Amino acid sequence: MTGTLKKPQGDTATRRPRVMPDVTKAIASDIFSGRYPAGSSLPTENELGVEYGVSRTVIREALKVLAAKGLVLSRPRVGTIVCNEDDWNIIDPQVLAWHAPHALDDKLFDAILETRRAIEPLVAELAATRATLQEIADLEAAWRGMAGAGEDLAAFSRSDIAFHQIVYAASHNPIFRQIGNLIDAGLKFSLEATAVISLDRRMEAVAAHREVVEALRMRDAEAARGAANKILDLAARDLVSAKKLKSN
Amino acid sequence: MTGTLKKPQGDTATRRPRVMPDVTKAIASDIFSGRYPAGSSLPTENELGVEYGVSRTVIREALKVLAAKGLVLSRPRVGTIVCNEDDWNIIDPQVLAWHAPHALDDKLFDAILETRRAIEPLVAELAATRATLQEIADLEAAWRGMAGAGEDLAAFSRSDIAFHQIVYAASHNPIFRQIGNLIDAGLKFSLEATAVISLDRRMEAVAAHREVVEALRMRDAEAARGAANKILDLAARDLVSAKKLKSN
DNA sequence: ATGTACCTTAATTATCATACAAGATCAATT
DNA sequence: AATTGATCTTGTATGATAATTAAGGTACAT
Repeated sequence: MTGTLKKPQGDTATRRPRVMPDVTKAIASDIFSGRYPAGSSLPTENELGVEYGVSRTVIREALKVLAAKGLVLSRPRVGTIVCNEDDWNIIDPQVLAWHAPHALDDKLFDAILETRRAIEPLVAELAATRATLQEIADLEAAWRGMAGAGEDLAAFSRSDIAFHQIVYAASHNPIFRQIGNLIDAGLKFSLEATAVISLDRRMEAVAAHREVVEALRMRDAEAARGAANKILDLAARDLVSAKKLKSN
Repeated sequence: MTGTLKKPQGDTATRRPRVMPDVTKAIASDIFSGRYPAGSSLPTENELGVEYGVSRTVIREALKVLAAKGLVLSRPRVGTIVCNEDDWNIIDPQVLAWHAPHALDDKLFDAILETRRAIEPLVAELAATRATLQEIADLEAAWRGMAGAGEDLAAFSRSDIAFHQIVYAASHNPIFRQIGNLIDAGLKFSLEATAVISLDRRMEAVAAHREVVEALRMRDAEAARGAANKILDLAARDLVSAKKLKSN
C-alpha cells in the first residue's frame, strides 16, 4: 500500500545528471560555433580542465561522449581533433539539439523537412494499420490539446509534438520511432525559430491533424498518407513564411 | 587546405581505438543478449572492473558511452540501470551493429527494409537533381565493382554498400547521409545473414543499379525513384527467401 | 498503537589528484 | 634517407573524497 506513492512522471528519458553534461555541452557548442573548426585540435585535456575548472577525469568523460557521437577523435600524442562534419552523428537527438542553435542558416530546417516528407506519409500509413486502440485514444487526446490550446502557443507546441511522437510510435517500427524523437528535437527549435504562427494557420493545422486521427480510426492507410502530406504542406508553408520574416 | 591529404582507405568504419571499446562492446552485448534486461541494475562499477579486468576508470568511460547512446542510466546510490528498449538509440550505427547479432528474430530486418522503402526513393530523386559529376563518376565506379565481382561475394557486398553510400551522400542532405550509414550497418549483417544470393539474382541487382546510374546521369528524378523502388523489390524478395531458408 | 515527519546512515556514483604506461610525432644523428 | 631517441599527449591505474539519495530509524502527533 505504501508503495503506490509512485511519482506520475513516467518519462524515464528525461533524467538529468548533474554537472558533467554542462561541460560536454559547452565543448560541443564550441565546436558547433566554429571556435574549434573541423580538423582542428582541441586544447589538451589538462588545458580544457583548467579552462572549465574541472578535473581531467570530467574532461575525459565528456570527450568520450563527444567521440561516441562522432564529433571528435582522440589519439595518443596527437590530441583530440574535431571530426569532419560528415562524420558527426547529426541524427542523434542530443547532437541535433546542440547543433540547432548554431545552425544560423536554414539548411538544417530544410533537411529536416525533407526527412519528414520521406518518412511521415509511410509512418502514417503504417500507423493506420498497426495502431492500438490505446494509441488512437492517446492521439485524440493530444489532438484535443492542440485544438483547445487557443492562444497558448507553448501548450499548442507541446501537444503538436506529442501528437507526432504518438504517430511515430504507432508505426511500431523502432527505427521510425527513434527518427521521430529526432524530428521532434528539430521541431522544438523550428517552433521557436518560426516565431509566431497565426491563429487561423494553427486552426488549419488542427483540421489536418484531425484527419489523421480519423484515418487511423478508420484504418484507412491511404487517407492517413494524404493527411500526413497535408500537414507537411502546411509545415512547408510556415517555414517559407518564417524565412521571409527573418530576411526582413 | 593543406590538411587534405586524403588516405585511400575510404572506409571510416574500420577505426580501431585500443582496448576500451572492447569493454564497451562487451557490456553492450551483455545488455542485448538479455543478461542484463531492461530495468535491471548492472553490477557496481567496481564489480564490473574486476569482472573485465580493468580499472574503474575504463568502466566509467565505457558506461558513459553507453549512457550517451541511451542504453543505460547511472545515478548515485542507485547504480546503473538498463534503460527501456524504447529509449535506446537504435539509429546509432554502432548500437545497431552491437544489437544486430542478438536480434534473432527478423523484426529488425523488416524495420530496416521499411525505412529504406520510405527514404531511398526520395533520396534517389534528390540525388538525380543534386549529384555532382564526381559523385556520378564514383557511383559508376562502384557499379563496375558490383558488375565485375563475379563469384567474389565479399567484393560484391563491398561495392553494393559503397554504391548506396554514394547515393545517400549525393542527396546532399546530412540527415539522409547519416541514415545511409545506419542502413549500411544493417546491410552488412543482412548480407551475412541472408547467406548466399544466387548469381542470377545478383545480376538482376546489377541491372537495377545500372538504372540508377543512368537516371542520375540523365537528371531524371522520376526514373531514379523507379529504379530505387526496383532495387527495394529485389531486396525484399531476397529477404523473404532468406527467411524461408532459415526456417527450414 | 499507528502513521507521519524528520533525521541518520550507508551505498553508489561523481569528482579529484597523482602517477605511470603506451603510442605517435618530430628532430637530431648517423 | 633511414634510424633512433626524446618528448608530448592520451590511455590506464589507484586511492581518496564529495555528492546524492534510498532505506531505515526515531521522535512525535494522532
